[in-house]
Amino acid sequence: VSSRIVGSVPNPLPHRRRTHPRQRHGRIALSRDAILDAATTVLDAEGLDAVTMRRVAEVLGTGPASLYAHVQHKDDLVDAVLDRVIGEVDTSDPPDPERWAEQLKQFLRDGRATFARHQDIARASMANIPHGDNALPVVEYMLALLAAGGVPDQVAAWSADVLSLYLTATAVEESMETWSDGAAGEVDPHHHVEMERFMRSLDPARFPHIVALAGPLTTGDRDARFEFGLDMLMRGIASTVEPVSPAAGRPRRASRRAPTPRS
Amino acid sequence: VSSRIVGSVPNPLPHRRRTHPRQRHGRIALSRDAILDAATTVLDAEGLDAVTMRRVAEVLGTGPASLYAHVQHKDDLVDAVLDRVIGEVDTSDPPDPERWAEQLKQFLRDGRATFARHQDIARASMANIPHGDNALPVVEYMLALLAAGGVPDQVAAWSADVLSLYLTATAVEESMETWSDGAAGEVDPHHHVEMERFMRSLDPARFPHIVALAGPLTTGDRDARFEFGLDMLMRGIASTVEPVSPAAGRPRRASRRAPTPRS
DNA sequence: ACCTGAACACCGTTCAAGT
DNA sequence: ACCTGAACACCGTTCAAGT
Repeated sequence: VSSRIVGSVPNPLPHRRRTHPRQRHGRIALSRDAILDAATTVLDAEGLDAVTMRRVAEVLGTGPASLYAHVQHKDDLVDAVLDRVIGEVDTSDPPDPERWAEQLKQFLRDGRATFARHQDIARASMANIPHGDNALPVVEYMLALLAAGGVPDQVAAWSADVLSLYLTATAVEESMETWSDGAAGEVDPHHHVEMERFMRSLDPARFPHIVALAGPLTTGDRDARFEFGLDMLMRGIASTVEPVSPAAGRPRRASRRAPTPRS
Repeated sequence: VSSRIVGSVPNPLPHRRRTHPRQRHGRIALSRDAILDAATTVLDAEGLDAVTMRRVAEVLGTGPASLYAHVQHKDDLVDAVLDRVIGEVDTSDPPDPERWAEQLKQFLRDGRATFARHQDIARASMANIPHGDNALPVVEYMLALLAAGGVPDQVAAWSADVLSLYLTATAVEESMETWSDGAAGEVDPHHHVEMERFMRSLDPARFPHIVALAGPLTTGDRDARFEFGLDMLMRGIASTVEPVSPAAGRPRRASRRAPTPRS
């Protein structure tokens, strides 16, 4: 399991702190950027539900009506915050036909870690497909990696969809667990144990498989589970690249020549 | 593509209509069941956001406070509605080692169709992991199918997670598209065309792969895309059953003997 | 142009009062 | 026990009025 997965400890401050011009009375001057910063601060500290026009305005020392000069409506605000978050994922490693599969996995790990840094913002990404300026470069990068791997066009196109769906859904689910009861944002360490005990206590006549698999069902931390899903999806993709190879899905020898990106 | 996927045309009435005892003044008597029926009616006709305590109470001809005698809080109501919906999925076909893969796919198709029948209820399933009475039998059935396929315990356990994640995420995304702008619940038939045109119009220097794959990215209806994801995941699972077989992921000969469910 | 207070039409939930 | 009206503490958004 990669050490790049930094876990989901909430970060109380926005990723890149900016300085803003201040008004006469020491308050931060209103601007779209200042509003997005304030919204991100609230998001990271208190979660997406706390990001209300009123709460964000309060942070900026004004009333909710004042935000409407810089933001169309609440959804516009949340979309903009989401786009910033999406802009945090790393797409700088150039696609390499020798490493494309590992690069793709690394990209998805990074995406998961990025969502985890920003509480339950993934919910916003699930609710409406991202349309901000930072979304396209991310899609382009994914397609570039798949192309580097020689994945057929149609498979690449639809795989990108499935992969982002898996990424986003995982992020949503994990943010729900960490952050469920408004508690300290901690995962209950006894949760596994309780869960397993519960499953074992079920009627074996009605739920034979749940009872029998209580162990496997509750083992593994988040990283391990995510990696499992990643591997499962990668095997599915890899099997389209070399459909009849016995080695499909297993690490292959070094110097394989991949077809050129397109056509 | 299976014809069992009935599509996502909203159904204005709850699946099974029940009759309720009526009060003196002709109003439906309040009960947990009557409340759930009312909530389901609102859900199917107007979507999850319209399911408010006030709106449901209105349907029943009372005020919101009256619901709290039968329902703990709004989340309890939504969870109960979700559990009913989950109860609609068909788990009656006994797991058969000869057909397990197709049965598993059929189960997931049925799940998707069930969600689609109830607007954007999938959002509630994504937000909190289902804990109702109908959730366990569904998990049990999935595990039974995977066991029938001889899938190793740990793979079966985690695969069930990944598969439900894919199912739920797909359902959420699709409900969002059909139902986005409060419009007629119809998918814009020109959406594909517009989307493709947009992608082709992008700067080929910045987004070479998106421009090149504009076609594949926008082809395929929902059923085709869902089936693709299904096949991809099934190949990932199948590759763990016979890891070194050249035929992994491709339809295999008929009379294969599967190992017994457990250990 | 940007900002604001007050208001409008909504929420979920509580609580004292009724039957 | 069940039901209710009124109230409380929230929402997003609008709009006339200010600067």
